[in-house]
Amino acid sequence: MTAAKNKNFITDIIDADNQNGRFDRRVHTRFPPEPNGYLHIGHAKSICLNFGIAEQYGGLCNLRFDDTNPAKEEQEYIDAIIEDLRWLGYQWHDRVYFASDYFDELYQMAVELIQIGKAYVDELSPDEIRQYRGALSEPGTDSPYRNRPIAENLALFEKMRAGGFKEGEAVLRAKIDMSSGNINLRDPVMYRILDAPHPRTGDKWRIYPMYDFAHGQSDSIEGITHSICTLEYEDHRPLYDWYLDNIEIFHPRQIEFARLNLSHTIMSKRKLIRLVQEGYVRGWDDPRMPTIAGLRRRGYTPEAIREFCDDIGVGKVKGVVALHKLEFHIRQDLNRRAQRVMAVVNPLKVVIENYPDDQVEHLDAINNPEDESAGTRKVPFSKVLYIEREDFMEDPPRKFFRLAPGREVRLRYAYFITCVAVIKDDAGQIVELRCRYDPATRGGSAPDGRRVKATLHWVSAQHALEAEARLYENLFTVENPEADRDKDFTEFINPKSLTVVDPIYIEPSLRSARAGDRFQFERLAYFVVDEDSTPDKLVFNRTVTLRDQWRKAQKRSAKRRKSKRRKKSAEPG
RNA sequence: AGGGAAGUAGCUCAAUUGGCAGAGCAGGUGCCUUUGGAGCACAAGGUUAAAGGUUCGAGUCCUUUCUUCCCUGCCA
Repeated sequence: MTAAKNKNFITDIIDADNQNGRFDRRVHTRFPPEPNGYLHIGHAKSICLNFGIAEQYGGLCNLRFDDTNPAKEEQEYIDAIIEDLRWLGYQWHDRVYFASDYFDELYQMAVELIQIGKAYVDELSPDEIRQYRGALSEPGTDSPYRNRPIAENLALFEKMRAGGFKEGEAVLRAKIDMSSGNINLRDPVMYRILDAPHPRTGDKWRIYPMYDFAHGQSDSIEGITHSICTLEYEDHRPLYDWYLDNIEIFHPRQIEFARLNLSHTIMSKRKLIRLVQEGYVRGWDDPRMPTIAGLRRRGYTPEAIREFCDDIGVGKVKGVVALHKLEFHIRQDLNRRAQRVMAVVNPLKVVIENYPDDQVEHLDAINNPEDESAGTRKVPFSKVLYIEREDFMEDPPRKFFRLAPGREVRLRYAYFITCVAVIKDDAGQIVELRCRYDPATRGGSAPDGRRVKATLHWVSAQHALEAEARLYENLFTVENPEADRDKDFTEFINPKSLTVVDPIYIEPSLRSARAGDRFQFERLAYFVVDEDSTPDKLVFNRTVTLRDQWRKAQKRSAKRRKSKRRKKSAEPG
């Protein structure tokens, strides 16, 4: 539901292609995940791009699993990827394909290249192949097997297919140029032998095409016009083109863009899988993970993710997007749609001394000030309440407007109260506040027009439900956990990335909440009901905190104090 | 000269293809507020990596230089 049409260097290229009729004004893209892990927010950028462009031009976008390496790929990932794509809101109808669908055709294409003398079976060992490849600034040398007769190559390739070689004993290579400055063109491997059962083709094949040999031809078979991939494939484009030109089939255009990097997290599938396998997180859908499944469980909405992808745009500059940006979009989305509710995470008992002991009032509360149609609900009020411990200070600094001894504040939707006494335990800990309320302020405003500077959220102690809250912070403490070459990224995992608070106290209207329901706990944060919830006890994941000017101001003044001190100590004398 | 690519505000991107360098986010200052949320207003932020050239006019075209990133898997 993205309103404005996105314009970027890729749409410029497509516009030009449409103008000169290169693809008969057709636009057909594809999203080609390898099923070797879960989709993450970086994939979301590619998904939004590919599906978005197809939508924008009235074209199509295929889903194609790039399943050419059975050693790493699993059905579990295929299922998870489909679920995540659906959840993001994209459709491909019946156009879900697998590179493995084309193994027969690919094999034929390879045979064709052998027949025109452009491919050969090499029996060098993997190690030897590496040595023969040369170095970045030095040409490689031809394999001794490079100039075998066509008939021999044909027979050997058939022998590879039939299982006459073991893994590593032979590969099929394209005969291009061992002295090319582009290493991808130094006789790249087209087929290798893999003794792993394939999730889809079972044990039909013992040889599998390499990415480069499979991808362009798969694009071609599907009639893809614009094959959009990430920057690291720029060097592969000449090879992409070479295969298509030499096999002489329909030739899509490969376009490369900069993948997403997000601060305070990692995007490498190899590293994400380590977080899961080594138990740093609870699974691929742990709410701290940058995976789509993790973000979903964290309470993110598909809309927010799509808005985020639109916002960051697409270019060829490698950069790092601040995590703040993602948070901005989920706040913006949830602000519009999340139901407001009151919950106390860190309780402080408040007794309203002049409130009748057994009285209960059901007060009207607005469900969403941003959306009148969300209506109102009733919230019970009684003599004994919980407020947030942080909302009281015995000796408040300037600009702390909340409750303090002798000060009057408003309880949201309820009454003005004034703190008359502070009760402490033997250790000096504040355990209870005694307050008095003004009955004339019912609903939250004073008939005499007097004002208070703060409004507090609260729950009635006898009516409150207990729940568990999982408070999340950044998974990593540093902007780029991969930057330090001497340290493993796991050393930068934030020890406070998950804090469990149990119990928290929530208003009784939440009794009917179900897994996936999103709420704003007023003045605190957005939360979503986790699937770990039971009928007896709800579990909430904190999606993102509300912006907090007070905390920001505190941080700012702390910083100022620090720099002032530094300045002072730097002065001589 | 190994090949490829990128440099515009703190960050992510624009700039009608040669015509007054803009937006969102972040940061700043106010206003408003029954969420210190949301909202509103204002200000600030730039030698367009650098130098030279073409031109009435250059972020855009040409030349040179600098910086950063990617590439030596039988991974994708």
